[in-house]
Amino acid sequence: MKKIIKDEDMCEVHVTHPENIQQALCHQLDDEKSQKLAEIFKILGVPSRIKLLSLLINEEMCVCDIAEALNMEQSAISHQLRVLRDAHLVKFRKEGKEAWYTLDDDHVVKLMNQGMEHIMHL
Amino acid sequence: MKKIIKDEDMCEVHVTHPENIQQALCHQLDDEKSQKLAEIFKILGVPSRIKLLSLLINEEMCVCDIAEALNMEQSAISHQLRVLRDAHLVKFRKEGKEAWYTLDDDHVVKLMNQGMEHIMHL
DNA sequence: TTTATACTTTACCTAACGAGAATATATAGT
DNA sequence: ACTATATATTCTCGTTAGGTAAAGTATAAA
Repeated sequence: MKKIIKDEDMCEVHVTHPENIQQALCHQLDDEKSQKLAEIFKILGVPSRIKLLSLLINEEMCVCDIAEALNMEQSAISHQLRVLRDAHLVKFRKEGKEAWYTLDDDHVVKLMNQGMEHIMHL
Repeated sequence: MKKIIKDEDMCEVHVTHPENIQQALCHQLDDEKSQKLAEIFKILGVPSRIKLLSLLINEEMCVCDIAEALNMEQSAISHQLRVLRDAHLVKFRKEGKEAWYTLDDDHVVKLMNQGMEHIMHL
């Protein structure tokens, strides 16, 4: 008897272990959470931004000083600070012409330390 | 008396707070560390990779199943797994034609949880 | 030794993004 | 009002990197 080929049999992806996939779909992070989670990590995924944040761990700094310390254009620093502000990673206060930046909270430090642990662990 | 302009006065970047910059330079992460630290964060900074890792928290999975669960091309998954392997975030074992992947260690989970805390904290 | 399956790799395309230059805004001093 | 300084923004450019398509490799079954 000739084997009848149905539409679902034509699917290119061969489902090897349906039960595993089922379990996976139950536990995976939803779109919104994985999106937001990736967002912070992406922001932390740039050396110059990591350096910038590491500066602010120790002291409040103004834009000009940060630029000098990182040997980068003031414009570039301002760009990065904008990104870090939007992500609630840093905050600032204006004092005359100057803007003084600090870390928004200690979550950032914890994240960086956790990352360092992975680095050290090889 | 006419003011004499010296070379260092011509520098475009005005050093506002030299002592702060000095302290900053002492504490900032060196190039290599900030480079490596940014590297893992960058890898975690992609939604599809976050989702992939979240799948592996709960169970060992083969490439085909991961592709099915994430609704992505098997080739794309293979690429991501290569990146994650190089970063020591996942490991795998071959069993016949299949490759079964798991998280390399629990550092990854800690990192993701720390990230989630930041998200939740807003 | 063919054929199919499971995965990896190479090549390529496009979009995203960090950084510099130029411009704009704001604040302080004269 | 004018000038200088501190920061922010707009525009642009060059590079990076995720994803797809296609070719390559390896293992197993017929």
